Amino acid sequence: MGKNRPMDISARTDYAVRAMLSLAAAQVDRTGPVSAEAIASRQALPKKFLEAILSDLRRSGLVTSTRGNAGGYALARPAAQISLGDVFRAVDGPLAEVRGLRPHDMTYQPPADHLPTVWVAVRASLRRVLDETTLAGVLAGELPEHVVALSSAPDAWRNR
Amino acid sequence: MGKNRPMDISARTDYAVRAMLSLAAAQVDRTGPVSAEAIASRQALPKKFLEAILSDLRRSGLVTSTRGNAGGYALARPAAQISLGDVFRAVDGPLAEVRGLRPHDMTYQPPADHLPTVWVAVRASLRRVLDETTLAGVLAGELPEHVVALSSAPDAWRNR
DNA sequence: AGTAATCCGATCTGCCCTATAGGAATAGCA
DNA sequence: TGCTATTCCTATAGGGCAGATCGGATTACT
Repeated sequence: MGKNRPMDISARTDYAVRAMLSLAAAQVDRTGPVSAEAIASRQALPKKFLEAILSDLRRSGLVTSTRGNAGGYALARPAAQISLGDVFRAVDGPLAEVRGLRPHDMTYQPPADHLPTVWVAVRASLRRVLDETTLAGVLAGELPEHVVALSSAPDAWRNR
Repeated sequence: MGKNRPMDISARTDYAVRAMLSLAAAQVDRTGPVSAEAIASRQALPKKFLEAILSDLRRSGLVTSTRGNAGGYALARPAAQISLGDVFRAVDGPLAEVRGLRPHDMTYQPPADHLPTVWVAVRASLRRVLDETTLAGVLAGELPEHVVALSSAPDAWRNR
């Protein structure tokens, strides 16, 4: 068994979400823009790498930036209107592709011809969690019902 | 935005599942072991790569192999008792890790301290689909209710 | 001007995904 | 015994990308 990465959450994505949560906190506190330096030191992220990620987030329209003295980054929308799915797509592209392609528009020979349905279900299942969970929700620890249900299932925290 | 792969289904995994479905079909038809060559040509997979994948599956105890003339591979258990999750783990290792680590036993600073709950929910959500979908189910096109529900939602097949 | 930021492009290292090659071991059959 | 089909094992290779860093250009506020 190779030590593959697929279906994992990358450092890039993890960093992006944590950075966004920092900005969400700043939005609540009504303090000004937050510098990359401030985020990096408080969340223990590599600064230059974080800069690149924030650049992606800005280009995707999720954050705004202010240059110069006392500049920094801020959420482009209220934290309650930004989902984790938005963040994932901004830094990683489309969710749950198969071999770099969309689950549909793949052609399978029987006996694998029902596979696309499963792949679509996998993607839909991810969307249900990521698209309905907002930065504000994570910040406050108030997650959607079915997300709480998923995470509080008896063996959800067990390795397998 | 970098063209990242994370949260994708790798070629390796896709091939593994398709190979397993071929073996499942052979199990139903009660024909003998299937050679890598036969699987490769019928599912259009690179033969040598497939061999390596089948090796993983054998080492994980999901398939048995017979050497020599008229040899090949066969499922080690009834197709109804092998889930896609089993296959994923055999070729990819644990599902939905975060930066190569398990979702729990990661430590986050506030304001990101509720993140592990979300990561666990993501993993649980994947498990719900992959662990309850069996090879026999995919083969027959008879998928678990909630998988069907996920895949038949209005926008499940749409890009986003 | 000075200072603190973002912004941009280049670069680097190493890993790992995908894939192939070559051959050794094994098993059935004529 | 040899022939053939097959798994099995090891090595290799290109290519890409993740993760990360550097240096400097640009912008903005005081």
